[in-house]
Amino acid sequence: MPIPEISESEWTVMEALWESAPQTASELTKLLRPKTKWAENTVRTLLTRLVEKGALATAENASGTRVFSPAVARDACVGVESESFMQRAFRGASKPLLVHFAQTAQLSAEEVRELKRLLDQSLKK
Amino acid sequence: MPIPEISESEWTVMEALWESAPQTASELTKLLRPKTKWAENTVRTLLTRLVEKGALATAENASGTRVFSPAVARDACVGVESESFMQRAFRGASKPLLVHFAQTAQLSAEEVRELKRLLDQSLKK
DNA sequence: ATAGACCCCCTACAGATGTAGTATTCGATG
DNA sequence: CATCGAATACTACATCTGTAGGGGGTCTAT
Repeated sequence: MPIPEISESEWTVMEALWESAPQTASELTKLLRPKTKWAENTVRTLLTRLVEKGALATAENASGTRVFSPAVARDACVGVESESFMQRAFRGASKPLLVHFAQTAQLSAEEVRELKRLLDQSLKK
Repeated sequence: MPIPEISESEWTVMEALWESAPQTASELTKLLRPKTKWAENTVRTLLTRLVEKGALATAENASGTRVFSPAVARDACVGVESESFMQRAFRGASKPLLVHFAQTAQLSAEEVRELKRLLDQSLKK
């Protein structure tokens, strides 16, 4: 039930599955090959760990091969990561975090307008 | 020269030293005790690792005891963490990240004003 | 000098992570 | 049937992290 912690390499695999699921281990390996150069067994190990963590679910496709799909939403994982990151680097305070990224980001006028609108909305609630 | 990666527990130690430096190992242990309950040797191990990583510098105080001080600025470490976090959770895109935190944060009217001002400034550059 | 208090160095050890290799099984093929 | 290739499972191993323990110096007050 709790959203699991997902490591760097595991994120790479999850991203691929959030993009498109279900997929088999070898499909994934091929898909990730350009980015990662991982051996198929590496991908399989990551998949196994992710299943153990409850981040992925498995099933069988028509040909009896195991396929993997996300068992947790990307948003939920992002939420967990964000929380822990904010704790770590900004002592849990969202304002300094926003200040940091607001200053670092290269935003277009359009994006700035949108963000300002969001900020206003966040107040009304 | 490159800013090192700093783990969770190590951050705790760094925070204490960014707050106030230099400090000896036992001073730090006492200071962190309420938060962490770590044994002094635990703190020492973390200190040693941080020195190896180049995150801390050492010197001796008047009584010949080793003291530790940050060798890297907090801002720089925050920058590194932020970058890697943004990669991971937001595929490197700062706008979605800002959207996420703008929506999640509980901000006061005051803070919203300030952020909006910062956003405007970020444009001018 | 002896017992405490500190300080420092080295060692330990389990769990997580990154990255595979090996062995086995099962169905398709010659 | 013997084999080859795909899929699966089990094992490996170095590094990093979290969290110490042990043992040996040094200074200091009995």
